Amino acid sequence: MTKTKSIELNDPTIIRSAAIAKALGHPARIAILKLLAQRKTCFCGDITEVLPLAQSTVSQHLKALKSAGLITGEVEGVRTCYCLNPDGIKDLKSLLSELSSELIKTCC
Amino acid sequence: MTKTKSIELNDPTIIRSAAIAKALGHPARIAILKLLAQRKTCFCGDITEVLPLAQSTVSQHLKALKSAGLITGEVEGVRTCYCLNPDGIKDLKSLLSELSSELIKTCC
DNA sequence: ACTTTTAATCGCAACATTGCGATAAATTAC
DNA sequence: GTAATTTATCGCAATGTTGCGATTAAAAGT
Repeated sequence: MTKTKSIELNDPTIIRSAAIAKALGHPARIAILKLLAQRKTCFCGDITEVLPLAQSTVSQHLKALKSAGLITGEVEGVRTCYCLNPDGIKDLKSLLSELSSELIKTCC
Repeated sequence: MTKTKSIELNDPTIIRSAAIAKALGHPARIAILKLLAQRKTCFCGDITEVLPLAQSTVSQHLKALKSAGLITGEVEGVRTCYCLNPDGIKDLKSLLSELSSELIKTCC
């Protein structure tokens, strides 16, 4: 007898979808994902070399992508090897394509 | 001879994808889109009635979705009628599904 | 005319994001 | 051991986001 509104914003599916979308919500992070798709594997320095951003900034974007579960980062000696995380990318595909079909069904 | 980094972050496709993803990057906005898909059409008040958020907050989320091109809002007398915007939803589907296929191809 | 209804906007507070340079931590090379 | 390399983290500034209540603006009902 406390709830009056009927839509919950804590639905795990919606939360996860929003988190993934948020991680995609910056051009640099999309560019990083595409780069990882091309090269399969990248050190942080490889990415910094290629993006017009400072190393610390790239490192932050990598951290965001990692905590959204979209990439993995394994320490290899001095460096860290970043890869796409298949599980996360599957979530991205399934959740967002499910959402967009749900939306497109009624509006088009 | 000013550019040294090879990846541009001003690629319009990447920018548009990021903008769409950013608009999806909050649970309330995803919930609003789903609600519009269900009901085809909503006034701001319908949405406020159903979400655990104040009217002003809902209005702000609607503004964000509208400026990302995902919904339209037509004034009808005192009220505003919100709908999914087919063009925007098509962008959402094509850009994000294109991105996720591109990513999933190499990682899975 | 006045009140009610609806939605947008303002003002505010709290917090998050983006970006950078500088620094720290850890491994590798000498 | 010392120096060089690589990445993460810190500190900082600027800006953006999220949320609310209060107010404004505009239309509709009385």
